[in-house]
Amino acid sequence: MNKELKEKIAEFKSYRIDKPPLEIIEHYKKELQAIQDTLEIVSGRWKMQIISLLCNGEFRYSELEKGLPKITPRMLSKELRDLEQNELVIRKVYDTIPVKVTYKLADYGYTLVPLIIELTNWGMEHRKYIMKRKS
Amino acid sequence: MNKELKEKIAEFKSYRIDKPPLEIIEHYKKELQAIQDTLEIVSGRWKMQIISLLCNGEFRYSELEKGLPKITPRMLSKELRDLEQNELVIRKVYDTIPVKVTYKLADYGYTLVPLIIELTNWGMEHRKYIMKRKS
DNA sequence: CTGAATCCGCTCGGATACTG
DNA sequence: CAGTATCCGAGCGGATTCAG
Repeated sequence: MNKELKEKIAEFKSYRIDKPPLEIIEHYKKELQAIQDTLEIVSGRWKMQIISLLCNGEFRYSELEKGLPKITPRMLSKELRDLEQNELVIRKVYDTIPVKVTYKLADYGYTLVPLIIELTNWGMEHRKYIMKRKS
Repeated sequence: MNKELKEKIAEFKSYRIDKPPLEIIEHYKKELQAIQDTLEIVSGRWKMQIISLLCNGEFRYSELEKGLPKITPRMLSKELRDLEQNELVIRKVYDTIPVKVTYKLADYGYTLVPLIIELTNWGMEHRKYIMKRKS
């Protein structure tokens, strides 16, 4: 554990409520509800990864399939439909032959970017942490 | 959508890679892997909520049960065990009668705080967004 | 090319009862 | 008080096939 991280942790600890547990629980209901709400929309194996890709522009269906090597078409189309219904993703159909369909983030979808960044960062750091622990 | 949010989105868009999709995909493999790694550890309905509570101090088992109104003992003990194995949570047993057990975040657990904060914030904002959309 | 349809196993997570 | 044991249903997500 490096020094910078220790400082960060100390800072976090200084923010915390520090009351008796039962008061914290009372004070914390809304936070927990918010976490549940978020998870309800972006949980599952694929949604975050899809959004993460779409952060960088517009993708066709087949491009997304390439970008998410182990996803099946069933899951990809289901997840995209879910995301579209929640107004996070915009689907656009081109009337060509053969058809071309593109997906991109809606403006509202970009509000998830900070979350995606944290998810990514933590995963990267965690990998380092595991490596160090093994050696 | 307020002005501040629009500015944020514009900023995010300026960060993005903006290359042809296939190049982005190649460049993005590590990021997607990192997201998967993170989800592997903190996915599920309860883990994030538990960590969020533990950010604010030490809790007894029964206090956690109160704080997470719909969790069953089976899930609570399973999730706590998982978190302990990943070195995110520290379990401490007091040799009293009856026994007392407390849980608190390990230092490594505090590295998840930024992620928790984003999860919470987004859930709160999303609630407002839904309300506004309905009216 | 972009999916929809069908089938199916497996794991997540809930309900209930019980123990040191 | 702090869990464990057992059972069970729902749904997530994979495999495969087919269609416009």
